[in-house]
Amino acid sequence: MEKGTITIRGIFEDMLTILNIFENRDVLRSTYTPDYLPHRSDQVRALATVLVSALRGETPSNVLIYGKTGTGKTAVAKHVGQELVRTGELYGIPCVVIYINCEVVDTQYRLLASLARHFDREVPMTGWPTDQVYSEFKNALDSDKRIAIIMLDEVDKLTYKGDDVLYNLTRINSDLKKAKVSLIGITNDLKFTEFLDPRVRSSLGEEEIIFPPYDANQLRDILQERAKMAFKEGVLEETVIPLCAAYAAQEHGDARRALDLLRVSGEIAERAKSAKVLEAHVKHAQEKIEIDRIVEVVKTLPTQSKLVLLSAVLLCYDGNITTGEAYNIYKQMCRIIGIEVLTQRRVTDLISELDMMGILNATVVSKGRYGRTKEISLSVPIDSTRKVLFEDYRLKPLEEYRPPSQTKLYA
DNA sequence: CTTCCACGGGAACACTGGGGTG
DNA sequence: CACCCCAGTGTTCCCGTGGAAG
Repeated sequence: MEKGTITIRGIFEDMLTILNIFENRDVLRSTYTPDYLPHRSDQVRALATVLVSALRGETPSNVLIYGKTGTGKTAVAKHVGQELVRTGELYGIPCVVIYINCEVVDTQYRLLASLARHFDREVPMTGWPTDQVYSEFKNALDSDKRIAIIMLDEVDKLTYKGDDVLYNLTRINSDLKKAKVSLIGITNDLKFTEFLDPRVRSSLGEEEIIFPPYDANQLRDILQERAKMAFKEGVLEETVIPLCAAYAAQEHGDARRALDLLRVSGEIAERAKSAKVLEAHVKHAQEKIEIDRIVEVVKTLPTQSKLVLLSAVLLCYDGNITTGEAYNIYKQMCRIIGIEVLTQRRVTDLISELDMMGILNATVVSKGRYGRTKEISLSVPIDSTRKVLFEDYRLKPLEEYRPPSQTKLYA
């Protein structure tokens, strides 16, 4: 098509005739839970072995599940949970499985509130004292004889501020007359227990199940399995799946990543009106996913963090950045656009947060006589980051701003 | 050995959005 | 209605500390 000209007539027909290479793309999304989990039978069996005591009327041990992201922890836990409830109904043994993602429900109050709500108790979003919510939940739970399995996904997100809830939950059984509770903690932080109250640690970790990362071959099996459902017959070039598997295996064997990669590759192929998904599309997809991730993260940053990041971006042209320099630039920019200036203490925290998100790298170095500082370097493409930052209307006025050129102390 | 700068832990505070009670 | 209580979040304030250049 000629540049700049577009025929409106027939545009939809044109689009509809694009070869649809997907059969059902939803099976490649992370929200989809498959019925069959390849290479996880050991973990399924281990978990089932612990939980089976529920069906014998005993309280199962608490379980702690470890494994990096995308190793199937959540899928296995949910599956075994469903199966337990189903079998329980069959035998007339009431089992309840409550799944809670602690990344969303990340405070004591909210956790207890959602537990209570699970038993149809009305608990306001905020306002009550925590122990009131606790007893509300306890009473609701104890109103019948049953075994409740509470699955706490990403428990590590919960614990960094007060593990009181965990402590209370591990001891709740002594307060209960009819019901019994057992906990399943799921975490991708292998060092998670180190920060835990020792009493909680021993109780929560009665049983431990480890999910090792998938290797490239296993990822290939998983992809093959899903690709059968997701794509039309024969639209994948043979090397596509092995390539996706290989890329994802590099990223600590993340199956979610592998599936995303395959899906995006397909979407790119589709848009390119290709009849087949080719190797080149996968490479394309790999880049796109990374860029999208960064853009998304940067875009949703709070203004203050954006400003801190911007000062790093502006400074990074001349090599190493120290906190002091960055903070000066940051201060000036705050004044220009008229927003409140935060203290340096706070800004170092923001920098650490950015570091944790993988947007920049900050390492503490001691410069001897010249004190101690954090050396910052960007770990994302500079120009695209800049562009994304300036999309924020509050930062717009700074587009023309140039930091005063630093006269180098060391020349 | 001193000296320097910022790191980073912890307490304290302000503020928000909600509750219950008189 | 006014008033005080509560959890949660973001921030400031205070301060002890690391560690190599000088």
